[in-house]
Amino acid sequence: MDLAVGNIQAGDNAAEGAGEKTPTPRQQAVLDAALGLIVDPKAALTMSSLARAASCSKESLYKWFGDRDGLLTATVRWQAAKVRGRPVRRGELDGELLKESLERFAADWLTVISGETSVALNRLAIGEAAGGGTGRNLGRIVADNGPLAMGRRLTPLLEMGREAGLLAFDEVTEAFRDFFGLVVRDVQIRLLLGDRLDLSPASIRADAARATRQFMALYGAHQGPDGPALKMKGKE
Amino acid sequence: MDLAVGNIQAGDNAAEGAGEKTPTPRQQAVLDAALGLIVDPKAALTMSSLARAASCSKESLYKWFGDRDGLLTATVRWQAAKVRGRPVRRGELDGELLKESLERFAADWLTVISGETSVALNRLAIGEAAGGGTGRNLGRIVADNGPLAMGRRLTPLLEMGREAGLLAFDEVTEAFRDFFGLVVRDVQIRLLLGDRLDLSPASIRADAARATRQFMALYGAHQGPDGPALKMKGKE
DNA sequence: TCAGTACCGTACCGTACGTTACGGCCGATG
DNA sequence: CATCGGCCGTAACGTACGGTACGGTACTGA
Repeated sequence: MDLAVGNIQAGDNAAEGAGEKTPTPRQQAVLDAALGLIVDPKAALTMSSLARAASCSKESLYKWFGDRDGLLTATVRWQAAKVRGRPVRRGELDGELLKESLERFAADWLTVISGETSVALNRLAIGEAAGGGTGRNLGRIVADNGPLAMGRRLTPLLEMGREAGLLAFDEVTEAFRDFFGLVVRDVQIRLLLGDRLDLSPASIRADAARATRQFMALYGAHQGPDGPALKMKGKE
Repeated sequence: MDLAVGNIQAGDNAAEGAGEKTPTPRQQAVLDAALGLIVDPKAALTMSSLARAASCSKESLYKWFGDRDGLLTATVRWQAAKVRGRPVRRGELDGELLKESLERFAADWLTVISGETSVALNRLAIGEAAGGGTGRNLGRIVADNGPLAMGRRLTPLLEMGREAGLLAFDEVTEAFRDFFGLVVRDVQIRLLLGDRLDLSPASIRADAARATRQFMALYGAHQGPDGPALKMKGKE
């Protein structure tokens, strides 16, 4: 949450597909109040409770966001806009920098998914994905800003590592998904199911280092006399 | 779903902590109808809809299950009782059998979590875990029959592998969690978020083989002249 | 035959919530 | 100063749902 907070304020954001306008400051305050209600375990996000919490009228909520689904969509988008990370700078890439970058990715990701905001938002999107016919954009938006966003951010680094002869893989997508699994393991599903799981900064650092070490053991291009530890080509 | 269906019918099940009686056949039919409603994307599980679908009265639902939460709990328990797997038989364990057992575990698990029943039930439990004060047993029950059950089933096999000198690890829990991550990766969270993801039997088999191969590369006790590929002790 | 039991079908109640409508306040604009 | 648009606060409406009550039916056992 507190990592790489980069609010898009100047200019219009050309990204994000269909033209979605950035909310006004007043609307941003409302969306922050909505996030607070979503996160609070003993509070439910209803249009009335949000109007009360944000000191605005329900009429304004409907005018600004259309309906409840539009409000949820805008809230998810607003939160997603807050946690965007910076891309890796191209250029010199040696083994040490690659390892540090991977560890940083892993630690950042564990920090994000263990945050109460991320847990609450994923729960909301998953609950929304249960109903088939309703506005199921939520699940896609969260997925886009969840695992898929991590993939988009990590893929260039992995390919740079391959170009530099530090990594060996055929499909960058598969390499990323393995890294994802080594980092997340059962943490996210257990958090979503309500399991108490203390993710202290120290344990996050240790987990990030472990995942990176394992990933390098699987995909590192060892320059030693023996080849890579794991051959990816050929089936069986 | 269709793997290792072992209905507990004879005698009372001494397991499962607080004494929970096995439902009568009529109640089992009702619980199956509840599962059908939970799975159906365009149907919601309400007491009325379940009474209609199961051709029973709401009064009977409340008499049998107490309240809505009891019904959900019983439904989750009922489904969990259906997918229990068999333990691995002790005795001779060589490298080939270990590999086959791991692959079987991985394939079984991918089959379970990609089943629509598992997805729907996990969604339900996650949605229920959002409200803090309500009967949050659901999340714990699903977790107990989800990752934790897989851990309980897999741990003995891993320790047998270590005793046989085939695996090398310090903490069996950590080894299991790594295996879990290699198997599940981002599949479960994407399925929960509504992502379409074709898990054909062929791809499941391939994924199970890949995860097992990677796990053995990380944790296998190589009998070659060089030591294990990954030292687990010592930090940094 | 008659009481008892278990169950179905349905009507009903209270509440929560999404959504709409209305009255009042305030700053801007002419 | 008058008017207008944006917004707040609140009341009101319709619906959905959890939970309860009641009448009707089939079966059992004395």
